[in-house]
Amino acid sequence: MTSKSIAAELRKRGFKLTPQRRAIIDVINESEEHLTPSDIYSRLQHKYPGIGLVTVYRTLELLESSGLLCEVHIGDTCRSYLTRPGGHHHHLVCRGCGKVVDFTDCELDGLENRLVNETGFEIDRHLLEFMGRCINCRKNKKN
Amino acid sequence: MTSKSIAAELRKRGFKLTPQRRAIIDVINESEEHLTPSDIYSRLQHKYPGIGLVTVYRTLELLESSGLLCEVHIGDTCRSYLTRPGGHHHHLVCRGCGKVVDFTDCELDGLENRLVNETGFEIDRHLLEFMGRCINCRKNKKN
DNA sequence: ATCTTAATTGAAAATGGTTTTCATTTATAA
DNA sequence: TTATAAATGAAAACCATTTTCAATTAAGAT
Repeated sequence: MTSKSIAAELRKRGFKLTPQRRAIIDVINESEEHLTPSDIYSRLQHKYPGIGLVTVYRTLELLESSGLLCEVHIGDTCRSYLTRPGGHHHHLVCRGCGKVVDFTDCELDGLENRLVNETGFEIDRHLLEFMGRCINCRKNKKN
Repeated sequence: MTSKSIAAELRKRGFKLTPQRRAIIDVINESEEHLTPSDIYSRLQHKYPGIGLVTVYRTLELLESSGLLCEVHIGDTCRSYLTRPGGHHHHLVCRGCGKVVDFTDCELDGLENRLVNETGFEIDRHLLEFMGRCINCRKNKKN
């Protein structure tokens, strides 16, 4: 999903498209890593000095509740975001550099059906993430 | 895992077994739900009035770093704990009452191997949770 | 192009969860 | 029973997040 299409989506939902929001979307979208609010804030310092951290929080909430962002859970924090490729997908996260690779086919239907039968639960959501070290971090031995 | 075996495990690691720690372990262990630090604190009020919230935090950290607790991620907060049945397992969480059912066979080896081959990542961990509504909450229609 | 208005922003203050500090107490082993 | 390091509780500190509010601005109407 491009910055432009995210911006367009926001507008379609009746929100204003401010330069601050553009800048925030760009920063998140340009990163291969998942970013916390303060990561985003510090990366904004040259693109939009003077922007308020509050605005970052507000924009993240807006994007998240519109389904335009997704969270990464594995790792230290639980408040770390990515722009979303759209549709159902999962993450493979590098513990070295934070890079995130998406994958779409989670092959969990069989397991989900079994759990539904065995437990009587009605299942509506799942969370699946893999964590490890990406090829670069393995080569470099650092991180 | 019983409260006793958790306590024994702590002691084996050289930690003191205080009545506060016993009480905290009991509270977590007796619950079918995942509990936040303040959930635990309030449930302790009759079992151990006067206990400090700080002690709850410290004990949680101790138990977690000893691998005697595990976290639940799906839901509102990311700081919600359960005592652990031991060994690799996953959670099925009810969004109504918070009840957690464990399951062990996650059948993710095939997917993991494929991801390793496709991405060059080395994978060492995964997070898998299902969320839905348990049989009771479905019947009661409330929650 | 200008005006109008509701949405948005930024600064400061408030909030709330978590951690640190430190003096006191206590579990455990000698 | 005693000695000692570990653990506790209260208060303060900390830090991320949210709220408040006055000033600014995007976007549609004129």
